[in-house]
Amino acid sequence: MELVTGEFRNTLDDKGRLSLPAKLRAGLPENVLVVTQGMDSCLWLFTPERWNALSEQLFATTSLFHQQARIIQRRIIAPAQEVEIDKAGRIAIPQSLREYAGLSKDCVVLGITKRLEIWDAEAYRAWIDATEAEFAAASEALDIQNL
Amino acid sequence: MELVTGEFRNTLDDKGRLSLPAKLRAGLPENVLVVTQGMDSCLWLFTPERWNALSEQLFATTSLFHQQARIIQRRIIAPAQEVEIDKAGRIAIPQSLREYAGLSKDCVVLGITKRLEIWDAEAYRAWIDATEAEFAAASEALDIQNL
DNA sequence: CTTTTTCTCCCACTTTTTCCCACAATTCTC
DNA sequence: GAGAATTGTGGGAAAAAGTGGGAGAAAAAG
Repeated sequence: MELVTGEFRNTLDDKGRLSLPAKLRAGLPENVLVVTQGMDSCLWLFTPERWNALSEQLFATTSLFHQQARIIQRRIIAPAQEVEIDKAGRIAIPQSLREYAGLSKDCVVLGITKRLEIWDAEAYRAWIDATEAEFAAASEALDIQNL
Repeated sequence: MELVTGEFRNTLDDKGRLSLPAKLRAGLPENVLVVTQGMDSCLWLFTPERWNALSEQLFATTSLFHQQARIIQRRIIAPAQEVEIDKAGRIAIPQSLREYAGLSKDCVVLGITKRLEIWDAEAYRAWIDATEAEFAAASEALDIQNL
């Protein structure tokens, strides 16, 4: 039921298909996912159930006549598409999302318990490097006890 | 037939016709839509049912003796036209609306669950760029827990 | 009333997507 | 360690989607 974790490197083929690592697939309740634009030029993948919960929350607090609402709607909700996991364990990533994330051949797939992320491998490495200092600061600010 | 989202690039032909992406068409209850001027120089498309609900709400909460009401009525309600989806999945976009949205050959079609939007591709890119900072602020302000 | 333009309906071509199978590499099992 | 199953990757063929254009009907213009 819960999505699993792990960092994997897989390759996007010429037809825009990407294998989801078997270890991550094992944690999925069904063979359908919703993929959309995430933050930091990566793609987010949710189970349909989780996506519905998220998009309803986003709509519940917004009106099409408010600028901020339209920004959220167009950047988060509009790009979302359902994708089916084929018999070989792959998903076909829609072209607009491939472009957004700048996916070339080498991709990184992350399992983050409640969602998956897909990155261009090079972009991921760059992002990790770029946020090195911020990571140090953010972790200092955490207040996690008993661990 | 709940999820009608996705971002697609299609081309407007010389006759003013634009294909609606099959993935979006699949979520429509009938082959008629109402198209009108939206915000930010795009076109909004609703199902007739949803359009009726919207225009009724607009009338119910406004008076023709108030300047603001007349603005809304003339900008949103007046330009609205019904369009039919032809056998090839296209709609003919009325010329006045094409001009309003500045549509040239390359268009972007957005599915946003409760409505569709049609943009000139270049204008859409420009709008996304222009609202970059606002998006960052708006998303930081979102309070979505547990996801 | 005739001519020209616009709009519709239909057909045809090209590209993209989908479905299926195959193969190599790795992992698992006994 | 050898055989069997699983995983990741590639590709071919069929179907679907997107695009362009022609012929006739309707509308507008002269």
